[in-house]
Amino acid sequence: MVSVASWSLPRPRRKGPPFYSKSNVVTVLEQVGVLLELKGANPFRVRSYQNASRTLGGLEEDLWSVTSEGRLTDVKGIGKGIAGLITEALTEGTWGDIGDLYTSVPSGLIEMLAIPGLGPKRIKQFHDELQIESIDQLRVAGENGNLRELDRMGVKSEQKVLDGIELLKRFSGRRRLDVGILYGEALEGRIAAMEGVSRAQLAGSTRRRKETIGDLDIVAAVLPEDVENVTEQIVNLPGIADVKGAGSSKVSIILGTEFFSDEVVYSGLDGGVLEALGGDAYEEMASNTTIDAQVRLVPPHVFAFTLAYFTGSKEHNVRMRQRALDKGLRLNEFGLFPVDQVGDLKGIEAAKFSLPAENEADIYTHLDMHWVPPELREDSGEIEASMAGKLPQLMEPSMLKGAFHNHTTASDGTASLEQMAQAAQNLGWEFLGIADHSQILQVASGLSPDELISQSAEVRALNESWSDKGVDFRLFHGNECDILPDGSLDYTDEERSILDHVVGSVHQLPTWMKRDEVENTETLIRAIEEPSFTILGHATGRILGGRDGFPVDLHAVLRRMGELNAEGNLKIVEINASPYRLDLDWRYCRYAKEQGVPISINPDAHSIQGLKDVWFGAQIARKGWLEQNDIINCRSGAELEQLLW
DNA sequence: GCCGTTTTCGGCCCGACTGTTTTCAGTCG
Repeated sequence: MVSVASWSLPRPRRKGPPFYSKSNVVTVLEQVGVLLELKGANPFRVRSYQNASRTLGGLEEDLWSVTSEGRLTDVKGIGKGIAGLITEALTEGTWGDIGDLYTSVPSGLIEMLAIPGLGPKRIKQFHDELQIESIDQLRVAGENGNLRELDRMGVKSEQKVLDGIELLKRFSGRRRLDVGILYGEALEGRIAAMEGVSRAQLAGSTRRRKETIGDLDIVAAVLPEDVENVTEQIVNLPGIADVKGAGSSKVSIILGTEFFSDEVVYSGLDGGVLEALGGDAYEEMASNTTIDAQVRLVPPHVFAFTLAYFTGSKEHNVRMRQRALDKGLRLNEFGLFPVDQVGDLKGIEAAKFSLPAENEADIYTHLDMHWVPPELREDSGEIEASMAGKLPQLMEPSMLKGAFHNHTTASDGTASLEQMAQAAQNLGWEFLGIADHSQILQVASGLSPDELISQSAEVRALNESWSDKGVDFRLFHGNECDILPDGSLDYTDEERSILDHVVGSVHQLPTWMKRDEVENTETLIRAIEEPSFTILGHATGRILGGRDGFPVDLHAVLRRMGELNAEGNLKIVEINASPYRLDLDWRYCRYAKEQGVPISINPDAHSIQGLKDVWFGAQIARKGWLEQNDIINCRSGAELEQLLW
């Protein structure tokens, strides 16, 4: 993910090696890839840097250990060149001649990459031939008709650039997963119900449950003679803001909020989230949400291949194609063909030579693989696991028996303790953990020590009443204790001692954003080591579409939590299930599991409706390869009672 | 730049769409 600020090489933070953190290196490699692209470098060289960055991002081992022991080139995708660069950076603090690359590319060119329909080649052309260095200059050149004069440019291309600039201004950024699912499933349902459509399914990053999504992809099975009719029905759906194009196999549309008869409900946001999103920007987003959608129309016998193809990810597909080639087969969105039979036939024409596939599982079977759940298709080990028959049995939302991090009217929630408990029982849960804010968070009406004590009595009374009535339900009395900037926890040890569980969370983001990764990591670990600390809440504090999290080495944090668990101290990490957070990121879930750290899926509910957000947390847990036994809120209320009371 | 090798150079996934061309380049997914 490339964030656009002015780019520069990071400054070394220490006096001795390692001079940089892993995330420093990951960022530099990613940026070098982009810069090289804008310089017109060999595309395969560009990809090498991108691959190296991605691989390193997922590297669980300590980068400095790997580097200092000379094992960098053992990592797939890192060869002599990049290994040399990393080694120099970490041991000497310098980046060879990479600095020249940074200074030679104006930052405006990087920003232009975000313009839809515009890529590095054109940007380079504009820069080389018209000295354009910013989006503003590009717009002026377009308005003056200067772009159309260039080689292989014309009036239409020029207009497309101007449209792209306008589009970027209006629809910049990605949508959250919940928005994607809301629109995507509605669109899927409407297309599936159309005359002439035998099957329709949502694909793309929404199906893979990425935390944010760019646009929607829907695949529909339509006989060739019905394509025209179906296209007509799609472009005439109510609530379509615009039709971008309609070919014989694809319809591109933009969905507006009117796509729904009922208004989109944004409820149960906490103050911190609202603040991060910015009041006005939030209003704008809530009332103006639009989303691009592409509908692919394919014959029924091709459907499974197209669905798999457009579900992605790109990286997963590359590996799948390679797997096919190893078996003498060519895989694409139309089928799986023996290379020697298909000859010169292209696209849909070749489909009749394809091995048959009713569904995705058939495709994987042809390649001697097990069907891979869409959430796992990120080329992060699922290909190997699928070949070895070692894919995980992913957890299901229905397996959840409660959740630990929820607010009431005692702090900034909208429902009382009893109302929240009743709502949890209505969901069929066996327990509910309360975690109102601690006293330092005045803006969220954090509880004073006295209020904490009276809440404790209230909880005890409710638990006794259920116990008397033989109701299998209990409240756990916790608190969302602030982790203060020095790593201590809010309240005194004694005040915390009455609690069943402590959710430790960072809320003073500005302080943590200013500090470096090493200091934040040490501070966070200090907080977790407090004996009363139970659950790490929203680990990085990120707000999707609002702000990045603070810099921290979560692998190191999770390693330490694993050690503490091994010593018999229960330390749990939360997947904050609010669709605005989804923090812990899915990329860290498997590592938490391997380190022996239990995971808790918590809605961070500020209202009764907010409890249902656990569903999104469960999607992220699945994406992070987690199974029933890895999730602590899949355990029974009685078992958790043993653990916490 | 990386990888693999019948090691030291050739290949690196594949196709649709668009707009510019008259055979192809750029972008996207």
